[in-house]
Amino acid sequence: MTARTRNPEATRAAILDAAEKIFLGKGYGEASMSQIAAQAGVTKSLLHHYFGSKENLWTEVKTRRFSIYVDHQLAMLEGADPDVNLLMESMKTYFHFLKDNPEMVRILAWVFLERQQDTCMTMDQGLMEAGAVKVAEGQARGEIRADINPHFILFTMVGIVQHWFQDRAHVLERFDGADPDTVDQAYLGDVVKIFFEGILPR
Amino acid sequence: MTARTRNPEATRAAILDAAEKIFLGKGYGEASMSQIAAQAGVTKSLLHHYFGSKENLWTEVKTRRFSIYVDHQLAMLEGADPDVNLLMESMKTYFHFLKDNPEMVRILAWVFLERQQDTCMTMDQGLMEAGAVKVAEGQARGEIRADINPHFILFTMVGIVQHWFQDRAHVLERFDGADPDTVDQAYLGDVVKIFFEGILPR
DNA sequence: TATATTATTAACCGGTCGGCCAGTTAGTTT
DNA sequence: AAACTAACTGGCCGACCGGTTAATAATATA
Repeated sequence: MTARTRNPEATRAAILDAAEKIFLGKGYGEASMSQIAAQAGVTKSLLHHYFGSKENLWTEVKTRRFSIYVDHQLAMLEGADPDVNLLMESMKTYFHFLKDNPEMVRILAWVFLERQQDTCMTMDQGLMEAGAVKVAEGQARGEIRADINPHFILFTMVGIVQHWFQDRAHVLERFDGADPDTVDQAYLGDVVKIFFEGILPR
Repeated sequence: MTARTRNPEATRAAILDAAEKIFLGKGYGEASMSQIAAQAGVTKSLLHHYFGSKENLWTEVKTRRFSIYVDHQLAMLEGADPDVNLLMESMKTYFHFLKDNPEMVRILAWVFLERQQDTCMTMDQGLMEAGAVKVAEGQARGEIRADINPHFILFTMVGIVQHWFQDRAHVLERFDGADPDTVDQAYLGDVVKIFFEGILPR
């Protein structure tokens, strides 16, 4: 068989997966190494063998997810010419990305609560800057109103989407019976109307 | 002296204050009853005497803050006639409220992450509903565009403000040197432009 | 095949955790 | 002033925490 009795890389990945599940579920403080080990099907010692400490493990979990996030976002910016329609496309893409990756929304919240200037924060700042440049280009072309700071335009767009997945539970009950996916779609449609009407040149 | 040697209500409040500080600082999991007791200047046993368990204490901390929040928001809605200008006023009021009560932003994040259908969630849903009614009134009067679900209008407004205080750290660095208060003000100004242009009748 | 390396485990460490209990002290009631 | 209730304390408990260590089993290397 090609299946080895030992497979370090797979083990490492299994630990990371388990750690992500536990950490994102209960947060760093309430998660325990034993739980993670059990979830991964290995011994606690092995976590230390691969990652050294609980904190290191948490850091790796965060950066792994965050890298996927940043890559996705940068690709999105790359593909987007800076006119309004493609900014709208970006917003929709971002919306569906968060819808498909709810862990990301949780990580963002945890990172906020830890309020430390870590790698994730730095990555996100770089992303923000890259996006703002694109928006500024759109403004220079006259496709986006220029009397608003490009950083704020981007920030608002991101916020409108992020906030939905963070707090939609508070709204969903008002639409009970309705299919959540339908409500998601309705929100996206309405919010696109508001936002893009608001950033039109005038 | 009027100062009693014992003052249960004051003690209770002191414990709640201490608990809020510790809980919001490090989160439920990493906070410890001993730390809270030390911070409050009482014995650990007393925390159990008043609140029964760590979890109960945490719940009380949350609901206390959340009540203040809800009261403030309801008062804001009460005072507001449902025309656009007063909705704008509400947005600004909300902005300054979160600016003055950063603990609130953290609590909101915790409530999201714990994702349990608790009192806070219920309170917030009631708030959401009350706000949506006001927006709907504005729409009926023709002061707010009627082709958008009133819940989404309110939700977006709240989100734009909340998200700022959750993630502004990522932006602030790009304005380094600048006074944070000035940046806050600049954001509020710009975002008001976007949002209210976006919800105008058309 | 001998040897070094690394993946893996079980047992264990000191320390802290949340919670409990027995007792004391301060106010209240009668 | 006696009896009762509630505030408050110190000390203790078993459980679990993150981390270490010493040994073993599998693999890579020579």
